[in-house]
Amino acid sequence: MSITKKLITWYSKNKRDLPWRETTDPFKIWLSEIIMQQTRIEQGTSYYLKFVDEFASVEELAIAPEDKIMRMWQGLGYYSRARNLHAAARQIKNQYEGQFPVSYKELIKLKGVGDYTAAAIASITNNEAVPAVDGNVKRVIARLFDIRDDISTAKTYNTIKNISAQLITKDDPGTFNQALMDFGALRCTPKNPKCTDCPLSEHCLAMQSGMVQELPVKYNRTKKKYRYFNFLILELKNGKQDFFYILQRTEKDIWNRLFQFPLIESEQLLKENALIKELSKRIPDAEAGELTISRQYKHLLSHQIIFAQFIRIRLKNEPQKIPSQWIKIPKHKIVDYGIPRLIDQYLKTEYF
DNA sequence: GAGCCGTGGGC
DNA sequence: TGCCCAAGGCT
Repeated sequence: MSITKKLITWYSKNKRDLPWRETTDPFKIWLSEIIMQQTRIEQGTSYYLKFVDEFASVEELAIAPEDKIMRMWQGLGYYSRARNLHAAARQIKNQYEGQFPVSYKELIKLKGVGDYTAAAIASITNNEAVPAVDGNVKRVIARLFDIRDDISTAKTYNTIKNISAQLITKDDPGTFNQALMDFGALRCTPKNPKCTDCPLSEHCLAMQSGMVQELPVKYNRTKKKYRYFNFLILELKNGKQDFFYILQRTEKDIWNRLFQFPLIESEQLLKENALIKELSKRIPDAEAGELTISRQYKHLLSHQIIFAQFIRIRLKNEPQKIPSQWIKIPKHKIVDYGIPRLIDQYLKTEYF
């Protein structure tokens, strides 16, 4: 029996029961694909359910405010996906009259939809025989064909895509693509792959050459950058309500479009004296009262390691000379804003 | 092409 | 002050 047939058979018995496998609605398939990019099923599923519950159609998503989408995406990471999701929804509303495109050719034009995602959606919703090559597929095919080249290069990507194009079935390409991915996720795993009784072992060249554990090969390790964040929580009591200041991140940097407390980035975490000096430099007319420094947090990102501390400062007066982008909000309203995980965890464990 | 962009979990 | 990986895409 061919690799393809064995794979399809394996899939019919072992496929994962996932919410978006109950539909071929391109809107829902697209949502699931964007949410699951570089994300584990266990992490992304609740977000998928939340989004399909909140937005019945791509048009509803298109007219939603961006801040609402960012709030809903909070905690999922890679926030450019959320911004691109919104942009793509507006593209579809404006250029396709709300009719979701299903061909690879049109899908690839959407913001946030690259080669993998366009192929996945087109194969599932439009029966196009286009190979969807994700991390799972790269690994499975690298092992099956004993490909020892660096899988992070475009050349190897094309090699693998061509092989998958040879294997894909024209009658049910969506199932084939998903079968290959599930096989990688459940069976041909990065570590400790289940090679015993593997239905594809007789086809597996890496198995024959003893290279399974060494594949796939991936170079290109970039060093992580260290950063030090001092967040200022400037607290105001105004009558009965408690307020503090937040602002939106808008630079080409991490956490773009999320909200945060006023930030002082430094070479090392600052001590109390330096903090007071920085505060008076930034807000000359502020009268600081009690000052409390949190524990030190270490927050890991894909390319950065962030050390952070949060400094609560009671203000005795309401300063006038504050930066224009700062927003004064009642503390409890912070739940309406999308914030980074780091800040969310601080607020939940130490602040509220 | 290479660097950048989050978060959580396994080991 | 660990390292790798996960349904990638953008610049």
